[in-house]
Order: sequence, then C-alpha cells, then structure tokens
Amino acid sequence: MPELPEVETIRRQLSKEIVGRRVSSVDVFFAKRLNVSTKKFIGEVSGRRVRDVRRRAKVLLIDLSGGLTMAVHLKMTGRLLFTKKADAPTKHTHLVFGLSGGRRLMFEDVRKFGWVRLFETATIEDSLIGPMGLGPEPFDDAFTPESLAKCLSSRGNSRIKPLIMSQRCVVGSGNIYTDEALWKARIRPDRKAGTLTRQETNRLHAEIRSVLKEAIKRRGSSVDDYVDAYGRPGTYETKHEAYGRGGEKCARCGGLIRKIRLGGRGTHYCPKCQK
DNA sequence: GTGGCCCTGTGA
DNA sequence: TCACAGGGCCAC
Repeated sequence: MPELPEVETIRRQLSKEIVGRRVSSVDVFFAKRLNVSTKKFIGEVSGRRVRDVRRRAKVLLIDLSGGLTMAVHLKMTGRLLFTKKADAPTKHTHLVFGLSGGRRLMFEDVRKFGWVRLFETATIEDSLIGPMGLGPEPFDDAFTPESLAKCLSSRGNSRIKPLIMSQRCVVGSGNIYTDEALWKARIRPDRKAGTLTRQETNRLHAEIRSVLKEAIKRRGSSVDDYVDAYGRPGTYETKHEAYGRGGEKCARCGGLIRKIRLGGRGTHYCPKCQK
C-alpha cells in the first residue's frame, strides 16, 4: 500500500479537485470496511460539502460540512481515483461519490484491508488518531534527532526496521522507505534500536526525511500497481537502492544486496556497507 | 517482541 | 500449489 509519499500525493490531488464541492450521490458496493451501516453512511455523507483534505500519518481525513470527517486508510491496495461517469464499477469498487461540477471519486481495494470511517470532526483525535499511538510527522519540528534517540532507547531491544515501521518513533515510513532510509544511513535493518550511536541516529533522522521528501516529489513509488488519484504511477521506484534489488550490486560499495525476512516483511539491505 | 491474520491476485 | 505483496491490529 501507499506509504506516506503516496498518501500525501493523493491528499494534494484531492485537495485540489474536491474541496468546495458538494457530495451529490453516494453508492456503496461493499460495506464491510465501513464503521456504520450502508444506510447511515449514505445518509450522513450525502449533501455535505468538502471543506478540507488533511492527512495524519497514512490516514486521509476528508472534512465535510456540518462537523463530519470521513477518514480513509488505503492499507495495502486501496485506491482513491477520479473517474468518469461512464466508468462502471469493477469487482473491487467499494464506494463511488458523485460530486458537484461533474466530478466523481471512487474508492476501490482488491485486498479489502483498507477502510472508510465516519467521525465527528471534533472527536477524531480521541476516537481514531490517539489510540493509534503515533509518533510525530516526519516534517514536523517535533521530529528531531533527540526525539528519535529517545524513542529508540525506550524500545532498545527492538530491531530498528520493525520499530521504524511501527509508526511509534516517526510516522509515514513503511516497508519500502524504511529499507531505503536504512540503506542511505548505512544501518543494518536487524540492528537493535538501543545499539545505534548518536551519529547513526542523526543519519537515520536525516535520511528518513530525505527519502520521504524525494519520494513525495516523484509522486511515490509504483512497485506493483499503486496509482495516484489520476490513475498515474509514481516514479520514485527508479530511485530505489535497496528495496526490490535483492541479488543486485550495491550502488555504494559493489556488495550484493541481500533479501531476508524481518518481522514478517521482505527486507533488503547491503551486508557489506550497512553496519 | 513475534507471528498470525484480515483478503485477493500474481508469478515462480 | 505456494509464497509473497506499499499495513496494522490482536493474541500469545
């Protein structure tokens, strides 16, 4: 699924295309990933105007008029796509929103891990975001080398990659970007978090920001079939140095990139230059 | 902390 | 037929 760069790309596109528009119709084709009944979902969302499109970690927050927020998590294979009226729903279409001005927005998800949930805007922090136990946004001032060092030492026995992926020390970096940031910082993914030196922690902090920033610029990575809201793939995968490069030569030292399993996830690193 | 699990599709 | 795939929650 989309990690932060992909979700942020979609957020920006939605922000540009749907803010100010009114929801003129709602069609529900698959309701199991909603937190309310189909009837309630249609009744609540229909007729409201889109006020803002925000993001916290990998969750999209679509604020509607009247104090309602529609939260969307794309998980592994969820998509939000602008569609034409003539486009028929596919077997993976969960929701279709008609919007004023002739716009249409579709939510689809092959693996059905993604969800769409309604909350009162005022309570979203307490009811949704808070319980997720999220760390700071990577580009917030709150994410510093010091905050990272503190978080790593508080979970010193965890391996660094699963800890970064847990969203606890910083949000937004998933399986791809964690492998990339660790490669750039020259840190092995299976290092215990508590063993990182201050210098390594500083590098990791900088590289998490750098990788995510560059990936946003390139509208994310399309390893398999991710596309943005316009249906276009991202272009950052051409920049991947570790992820998906098992068996290839390391661009930095010429060693062979190795693929292992760590925390149940495919993990790519260079045993020669990542320490 | 680690592994299983929620699902479906794809490629070896 | 089986392992694996951009996530994250929940039970051991």
